[in-house]
Amino acid sequence: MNYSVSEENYIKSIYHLQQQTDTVTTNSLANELRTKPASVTDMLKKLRTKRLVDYEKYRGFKLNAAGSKIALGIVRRHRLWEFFLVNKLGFEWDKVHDIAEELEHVSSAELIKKLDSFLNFPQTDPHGDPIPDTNGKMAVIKQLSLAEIDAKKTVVVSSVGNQSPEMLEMLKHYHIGIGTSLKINRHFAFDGSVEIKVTQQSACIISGQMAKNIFVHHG
Amino acid sequence: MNYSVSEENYIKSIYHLQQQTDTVTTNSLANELRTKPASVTDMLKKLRTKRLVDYEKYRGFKLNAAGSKIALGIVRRHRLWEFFLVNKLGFEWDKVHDIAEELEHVSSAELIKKLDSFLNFPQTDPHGDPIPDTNGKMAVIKQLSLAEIDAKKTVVVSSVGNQSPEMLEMLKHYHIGIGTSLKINRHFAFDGSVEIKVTQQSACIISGQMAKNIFVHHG
DNA sequence: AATTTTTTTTAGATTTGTCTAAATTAAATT
DNA sequence: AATTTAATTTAGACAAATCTAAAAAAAATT
Repeated sequence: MNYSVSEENYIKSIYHLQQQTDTVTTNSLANELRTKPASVTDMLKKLRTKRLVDYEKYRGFKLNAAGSKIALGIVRRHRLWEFFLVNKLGFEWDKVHDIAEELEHVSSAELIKKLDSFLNFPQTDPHGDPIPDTNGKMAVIKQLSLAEIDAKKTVVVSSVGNQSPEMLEMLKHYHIGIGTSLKINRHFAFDGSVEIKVTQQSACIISGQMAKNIFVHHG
Repeated sequence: MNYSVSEENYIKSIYHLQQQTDTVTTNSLANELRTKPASVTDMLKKLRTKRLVDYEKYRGFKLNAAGSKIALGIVRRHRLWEFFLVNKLGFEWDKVHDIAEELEHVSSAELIKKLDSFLNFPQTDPHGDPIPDTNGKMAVIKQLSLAEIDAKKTVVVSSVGNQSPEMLEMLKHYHIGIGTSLKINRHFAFDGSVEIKVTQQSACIISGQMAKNIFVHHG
């Protein structure tokens, strides 16, 4: 089966919203896609007919197994292209989302296979998010933010929860990227800010906001 | 201005047909795009409104300066992507057309700029066709086929007039590719076949059909 | 529990790009 | 020059994806 760009965008957005809430609502999807609730209802009937979603009117909806598989294929293409744009073409990672959003709809399976191989089978995209494999299998990475980790531990940055230029600017300022190793010195109770020490740099304090958006794993 | 995928396809096809005949007819364009003449008429009214074509009903049509510029932008993107697919991803050149056809509609100018640089500013695509520059300037390559060149001359293959798998198969058999240097031994009047000698190979005879589809420049 | 507010769906319209069938114009033939 | 044939355009319909406004259902509030 082949899906239209519009159908693919709906499927992908439902997938992303499901990460937060198991069942997705018409309004939230309309908001995500910057469209109107009436349009969402229309498309959901279509996706139901194609047997990609479980949907009863007024009851919300979710992707079924078939829908999830399609979604993971789209996510795979999106993240491989993001990796390409950053690591081969030299884009900053806050600039690649919209372009990858277009590239992800190019439908050749052979293209994605060869792109994957050309990129050396990367496991995560430039934001640290895992890339699903051909079968839709994706590494589950425990998302622990700097705000949740005990002091004195040394950790490695694995992903960021915000892909805005503003976030990138701050990360650059602190010399933090995916893979950066750092030690948590202490947490400040007053505003949740965190003192960290990046290797070969003097200790510094990041805001609670930042801490919540920097995800790490034990290094 | 931003154009739809459909508009871009019409513009590109008009451009290609104009290479052969200055003025394009409704039927020929419908045939090229595998659509119906009525659809072509509809779209041409639209392109005329957008001031991209000169078109009077029943009189045929052609791209004006603005339309040609758009067309060359699309050709540029198409050929850069073809170069990428062959030289970076390892596709055979008979497999890349359809994929490039999709990729060419991805609209980011920054993407194409960076792709061009990543590919090291190639001058021709994998079939030897020249790649227009950012301003729509394109090298004019004199298209002389092997059939038209005098015997005893040594030439370099610059492009091929047919991008089918069958053509590729034959070229591979003869060890001929873009850039291959070869000497024309003699022409046979009976059927137009040509005896050639590729460097480090024994002389061989190619059909008149082949000879007409292999373009060369003096090496 | 009744009422109000919010969410969702339906009904009907709109835009883009396509189509078929009929009408019109141009080109070719007699 | 008249007629036939071919090419092109118009008229009207259709599918996909969207929208607005109104109706219906669910959730929240009193």
